[in-house]
Amino acid sequence: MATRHELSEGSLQMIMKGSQIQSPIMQVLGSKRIASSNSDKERFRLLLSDGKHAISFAMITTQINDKVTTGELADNSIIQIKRYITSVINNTGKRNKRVLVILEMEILVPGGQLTKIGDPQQLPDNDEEDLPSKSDSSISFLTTVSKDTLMNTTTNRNVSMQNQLIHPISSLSPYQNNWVIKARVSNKSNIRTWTNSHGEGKLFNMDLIDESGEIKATVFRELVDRFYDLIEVDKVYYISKCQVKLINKQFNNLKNDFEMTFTEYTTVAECNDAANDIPQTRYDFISIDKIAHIEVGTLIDVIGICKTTSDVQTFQARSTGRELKKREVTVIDQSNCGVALTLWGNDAENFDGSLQPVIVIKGAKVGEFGGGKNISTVTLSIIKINPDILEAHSLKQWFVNEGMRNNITNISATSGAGGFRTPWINIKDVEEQGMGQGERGDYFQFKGTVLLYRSEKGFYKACPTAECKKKVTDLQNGMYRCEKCNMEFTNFKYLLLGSINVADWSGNIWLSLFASEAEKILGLSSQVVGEASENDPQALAKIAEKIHFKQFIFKCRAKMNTYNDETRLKTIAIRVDPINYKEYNAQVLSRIKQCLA
DNA sequence: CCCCCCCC
Repeated sequence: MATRHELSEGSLQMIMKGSQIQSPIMQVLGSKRIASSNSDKERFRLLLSDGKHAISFAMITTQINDKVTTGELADNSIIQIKRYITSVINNTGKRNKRVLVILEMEILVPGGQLTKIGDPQQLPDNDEEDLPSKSDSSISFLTTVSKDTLMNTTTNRNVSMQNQLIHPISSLSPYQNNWVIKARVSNKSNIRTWTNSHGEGKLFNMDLIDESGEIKATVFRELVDRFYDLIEVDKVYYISKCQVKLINKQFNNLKNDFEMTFTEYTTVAECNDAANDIPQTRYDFISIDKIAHIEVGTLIDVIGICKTTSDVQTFQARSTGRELKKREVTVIDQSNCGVALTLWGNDAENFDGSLQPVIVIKGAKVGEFGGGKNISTVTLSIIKINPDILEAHSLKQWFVNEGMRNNITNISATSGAGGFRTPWINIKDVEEQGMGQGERGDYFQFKGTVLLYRSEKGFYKACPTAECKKKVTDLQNGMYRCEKCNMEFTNFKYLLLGSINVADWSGNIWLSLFASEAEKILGLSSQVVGEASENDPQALAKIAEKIHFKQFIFKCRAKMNTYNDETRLKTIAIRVDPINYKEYNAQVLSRIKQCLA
């Protein structure tokens, strides 16, 4: 049982006067959630006692919120504070108030059966010492906007005041604007311009971090000219007088309810003392299984092993016509779940997943396809491969020891029945509902019976290059030419090009099939079918007969297509699967219920 | 005051 003498009696008074006390032991009398608009980024304050005094305004850094949320830090627990900072805020204009922010703690004795130790007296809110007010000459440099004077000459003064007047980033809020932070720039964007109905302009933004937390800052218009070159990534600055406002989670992945905007009064002064107490990067990793429940569009930090990697694929953006390059990587972690990660452009081209590295992404965007979740990099994402951080090392260890052999649940898998983007229909709906008129085409699925697999022109000779599916020209000299690759080859590969008539109770429809799906239906590879046909022109017809009246689930895209001046509906079976009766029946039942309702 | 970030 803990006794009174175990607490570091009197240490609170010292700490709240600005002294650094080594690992003081305190009792947590209670914890309170600080009202916040964003439940994901809640903050807690503690009622803290050293046995002699108590304070009610000790905050904990959000990084250790889980101590409270898990219930681990029960009331009356005895803790050892491993790291803390104090900071003076001045929100009344007259009186300086010091706040204690706990950065790291160890629970020595869990609360549970403990009761309050001693009879701690509330420490007064205000420091008795006379702290410099904002009009003091010692900090006037911070409010003078002059690049030249802000630099080196201020170093000594910086050092003398850094522990007294600096506010932790986690204490910033829109309700208190008289602050100075000491923060490292962990990320800086390029200058971007915009044009919209409200006008045009330019901006850049940066991520700022300190021991207590992180915040995003944006610089607009003419202020860009003043600050862009001044601010360098990885350097530490004193920054004050920004406008602080609520974030929009869709565009901000930093762990803070607020972000800030530079104003004409904002001051930035480089901090030249080593500033080794300011961390380099902060992550708020979300385990991959949790991504399944995160709203589309949210930005998150993810760490995982690159289990598999696709080649780079090039295609035209439907909206802009721009050529895009992407690479898809399956990323897994200790939750034994995997997620599809799409890398774009240079990130896609430069990525090498062959050695199954650890990949860390700060600010990946959550997306959805066919009912499964995926993640994608966006311009503000930061990608790191095998970074030297604890999480990366333990993940690698997990992968080598067991992860590589574990069964992995892919949260990006597209769902069969009731797929969010692929409604179940009857074949007659395609015509009756005028599907395929839109720019993107219409996606749907149904259970269909194969009436006829067309055996004429059922396959073609294609470029032998792995990713290329272009038909080759037979040069009649033993060589085959691919116009797309602009190369000639001594060989080619066969690819099936299926065309099938499929029916359900309501009607029938002609579908085009890509080689991969035609192979699934026939149960044979393109190459086998092509080679069989070399000796027997009727080979495909004989094979096709065997699959007539077989049933499959057809996932289709219908889209208007113009060929030789003729525009008509073309429906492609983008995916053909055997019937999963559990899923199929569930869908039928739910449609029956809808009819009855 | 941006916030587009692409495809199946």
